[in-house]
Amino acid sequence: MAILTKAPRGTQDVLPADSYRWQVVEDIIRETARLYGFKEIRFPTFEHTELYQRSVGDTTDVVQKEMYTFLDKGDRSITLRPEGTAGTVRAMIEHGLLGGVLPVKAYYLTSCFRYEKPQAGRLREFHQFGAELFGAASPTADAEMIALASEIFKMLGVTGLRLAINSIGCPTCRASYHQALTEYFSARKEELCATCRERLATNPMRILDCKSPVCSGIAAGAPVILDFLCDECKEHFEGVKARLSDLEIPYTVDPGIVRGLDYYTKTVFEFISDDIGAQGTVCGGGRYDGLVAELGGAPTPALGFGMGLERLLLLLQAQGIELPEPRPCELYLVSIGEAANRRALALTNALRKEGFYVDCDQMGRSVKAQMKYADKLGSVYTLVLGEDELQSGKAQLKQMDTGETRQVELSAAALSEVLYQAGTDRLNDALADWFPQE
RNA sequence: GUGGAUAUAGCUCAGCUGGUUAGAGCGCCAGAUUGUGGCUCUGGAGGCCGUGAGUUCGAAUCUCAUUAUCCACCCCA
Repeated sequence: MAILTKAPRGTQDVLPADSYRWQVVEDIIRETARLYGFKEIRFPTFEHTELYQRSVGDTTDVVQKEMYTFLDKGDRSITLRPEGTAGTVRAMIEHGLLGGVLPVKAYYLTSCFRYEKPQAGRLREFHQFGAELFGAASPTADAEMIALASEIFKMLGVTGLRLAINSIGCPTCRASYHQALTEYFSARKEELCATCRERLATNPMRILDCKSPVCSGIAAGAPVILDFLCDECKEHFEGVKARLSDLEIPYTVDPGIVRGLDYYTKTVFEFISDDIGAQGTVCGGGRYDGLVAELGGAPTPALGFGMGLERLLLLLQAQGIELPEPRPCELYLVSIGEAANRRALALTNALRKEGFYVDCDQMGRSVKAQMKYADKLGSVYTLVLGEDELQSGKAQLKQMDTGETRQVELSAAALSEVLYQAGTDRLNDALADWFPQE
């Protein structure tokens, strides 16, 4: 297919017939975030490259090989956001929000860009819901973030997710852990794979993530970070676990959860699914107490998570979760001839102003074809407008599911009354489904 | 960046070991007595067989390259 009519690799179109699925998910996310006290923040699609180098980390894969970086016409190095935390933190500092009322809770629903090889659940442009909380050092904040993610999954009806948590400590305790790890792996250096031998010098914690059988075998016996936590970090982690139990959120402690972004400290967590292929992490995040200071702000404890919307949608589909479709057309006005078509358009317009989804013919089609089209729209009612109706001022209103017709007066007021009544009837039906016991 | 599979109509796919004008189902459009949808029937539109080379009298079919898609590694959401 010609390049002109082919979307770039790793991108996806959301077509009109499917966009409601995104909208429903986004609505649920926004409403849940609101209940947890989060307000939306919007920040630029691109930032100075240095921001991501400093926050995400120079040595990470994301920065080293996955960023969309380019020079703009003013010779500035610009990068399309690979994630949302950096931009959020930058905005917090730039606008002095962290010097005001704390905590600050912010969320975003945005696109992110990473130059990766696409596969199931992994795209070059993907969308994230992210939530960030600034100013709170207590484990209550950690538990609240996890609860927010957990609640969204619950609201959507998603099941079978595993919540894995870990603590990777603060700089103090991580230093002693690094030393222990280095000693452990150095002793068996010759057995490690080539990349892991390099990791030994740069970031030995990454070896724990290696999937090669040999390395993971060796890693299985490696020292565990949890054993090296300082008193403060240990206490914090215990506090998080206790609060998760209070909230009845099941979790497993997984020392293998390390996260590939450099800014994390203390608590890290992932929600993982087995239903959507190899890229099973639907949500991942953690605490980043050092990041605000690293970027030049006053030292501020903070934490957050990102949730992959494509993966979430994939998960909903895999689990057969039906999302409510948008309400169909209420009334389709079929018309015969120009005079009737003009009257139909005027009536359509008047009824739309009353808040009803009404449509009429714009294709100059036959009555039969117009009826077929109304059927495809799922229109609740149709009404045929011809010379007879124009003269008599009365018409037959057809209810499409039963095929019944009844005579109505041909006026916006009369039709509006009918549609209003039908609408409230259907609303009551829907509520009856929702609360079957009443 | 590495590996495996695949590439034929808007969608899902046939097309056997190379042989004339490339097929089905679904979808789309139009008809089946004058102004009424769903079911059925009939007809129609729509494909440079991903792209470029090569082998051959002849290629959707065989070979090579290239691009894309899907999946896995890696990494992450």
